[in-house]
Amino acid sequence: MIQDKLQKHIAEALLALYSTNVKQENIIIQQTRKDFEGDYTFNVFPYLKFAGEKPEACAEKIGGYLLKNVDSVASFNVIKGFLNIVIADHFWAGFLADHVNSKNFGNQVAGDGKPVVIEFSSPNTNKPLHLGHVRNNLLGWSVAEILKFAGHKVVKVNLVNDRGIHICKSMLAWKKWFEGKSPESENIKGDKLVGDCYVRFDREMKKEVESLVAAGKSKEEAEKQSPLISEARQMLKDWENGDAEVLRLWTEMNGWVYNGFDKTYERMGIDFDKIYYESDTFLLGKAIVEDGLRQGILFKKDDGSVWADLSDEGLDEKLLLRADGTSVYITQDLGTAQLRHDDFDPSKLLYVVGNEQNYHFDVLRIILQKLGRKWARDIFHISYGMVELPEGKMKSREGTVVDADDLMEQMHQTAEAMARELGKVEGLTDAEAYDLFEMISQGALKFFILRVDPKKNMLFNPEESIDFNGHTGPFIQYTHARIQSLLKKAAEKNIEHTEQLYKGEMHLKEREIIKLLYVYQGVVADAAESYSPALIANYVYELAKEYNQFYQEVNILKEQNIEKVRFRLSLSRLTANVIRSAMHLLGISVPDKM
RNA sequence: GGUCCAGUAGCUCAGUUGGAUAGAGCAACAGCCUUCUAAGCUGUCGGUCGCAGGUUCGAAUCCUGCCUGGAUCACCA
Repeated sequence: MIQDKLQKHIAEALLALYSTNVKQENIIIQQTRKDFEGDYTFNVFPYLKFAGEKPEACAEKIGGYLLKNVDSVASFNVIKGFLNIVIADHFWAGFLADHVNSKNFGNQVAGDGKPVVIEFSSPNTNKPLHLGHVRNNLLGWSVAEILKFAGHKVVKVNLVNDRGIHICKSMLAWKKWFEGKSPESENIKGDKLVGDCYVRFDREMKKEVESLVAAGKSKEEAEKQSPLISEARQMLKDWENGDAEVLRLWTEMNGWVYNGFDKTYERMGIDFDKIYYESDTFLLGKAIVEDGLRQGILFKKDDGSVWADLSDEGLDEKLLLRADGTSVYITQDLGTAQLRHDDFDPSKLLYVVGNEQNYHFDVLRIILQKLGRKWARDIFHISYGMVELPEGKMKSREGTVVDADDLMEQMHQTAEAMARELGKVEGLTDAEAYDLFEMISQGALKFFILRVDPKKNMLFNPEESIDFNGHTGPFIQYTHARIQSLLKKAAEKNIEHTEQLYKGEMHLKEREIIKLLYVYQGVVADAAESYSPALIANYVYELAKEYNQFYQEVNILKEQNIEKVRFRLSLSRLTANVIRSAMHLLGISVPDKM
């Protein structure tokens, strides 16, 4: 990279001019602000004590040194202590020429060959996917793609929470109020039907509790004594004891849910390499805990329950096994982490899970470390914020959730209405038109979600539907379509892009665009390191915006100088490639026409 | 109460390891289609970067205190 080169020579300059030894990597090079002339800026303020000179003089000297010794430096200017360095046009033109035809520009090889295992989605089988899950799924998918692009092997896993009291509630409700009904008979998605059962259970239970409270019980008592809850608990016991009838219903209802989830995943473009089921793994952690107990790392209380003492780490004591010997959530996670380690020998274990579980993952890592699992340090929790509605957090029980399928369908319809109004469907078959609406609505949704910093909470207002203009996915898709159309037109006129080095003068915007293309690889690397698709999203938006401004300002094909036209076609082509590549990392496809 | 995270334009969000005059989009207003796609472009309007101190050549960014919002501290998952 050119920045490294500048760092190296500035370090040399400091040594030559002021006998000051500064490590190359400590030299700070920043992008020059747009309002000043130059590409990169070096700030001399930190070095003035060594130089013993005024900032301007010091910057002038270093600038002079660079101009003499680095051939890609064309000129420089000094404003106060800021040394603005202008990189020669031929450097940027050379970069462009080198990469116009490279496939997968920016792809890297990294890592030690061991896979990165990333868990995401991990739904419960008692309700359909909502907007919160959408954020999880898109994040997980995108981070996986970014890691692949950055050169890692990646295994995407999903741990389905398919057992427990919640699914028993749905099953019980089905038996009581939905008997005989199926997704086919009701003509709805299976996950929706099961979700309806769950909601019904909750409603009926509330009624019971209310009448118990009216009869003079406290709310806590009422909730514990509700006959419905007791029945559900009994059902869970029956499930654990392998009751054939309960297992049959459980299998059937989960099957409905999986069919429904599959459709949602497919529409979102999400898939997994391996699916774990909690019903297979929920007993796994017990052996690890019992082993820790034997080694004296864990301890047993008088009632027989098993605990980890985390007070050394500033945390509390944590329960690992109940007095009756059954396991809790964290026990299972201990087990699944071990399983994943045994299955894949990963270099990293990533978990895409909401930030309400930050504490849980701290505890998980610490306990595994206490138990002597060295690989516990490779566990990383990709923590993301909630999607909030204007009135606050989404609550399934209060019906304030934004259903994933409904949202996607609604956006599809908006995209269709808009496209028709703009006359974008001319000459398209129905199937092509459908695909276009789908691409655009998915692009809008995905970009909307992925462009915000994962760790922050974000707001979704259902009243104001997600935009298709401005800082959006469709804007970037549109830019790509524009370029494709331009390239096609050029080909019709027999004008091709070129790998030849362009020697003519460059437009200011052209330099800006090439500079953006130049840093693409670095952006992906940063995104891979911080697990943040938002970096990619905001980068590709900036690129598209810059290109659009250029496009509007300059008529590329009408230009008289044919070399300049070729150069601009190269620029357009590489821009389109990078847009396509970056959008792919976000799980967004780009149409050639829209 | 303890711990963690967040607070930037009316709204939704960017803001690189501390750097120059804090940026986009939406909304509002005014322009631009006989020219490669107007889902676009140009311009106007919009800021006490939660508040108060501190660190330094320089702070939205780092430190301390406070305010506000959220999460969490379950024998729920």
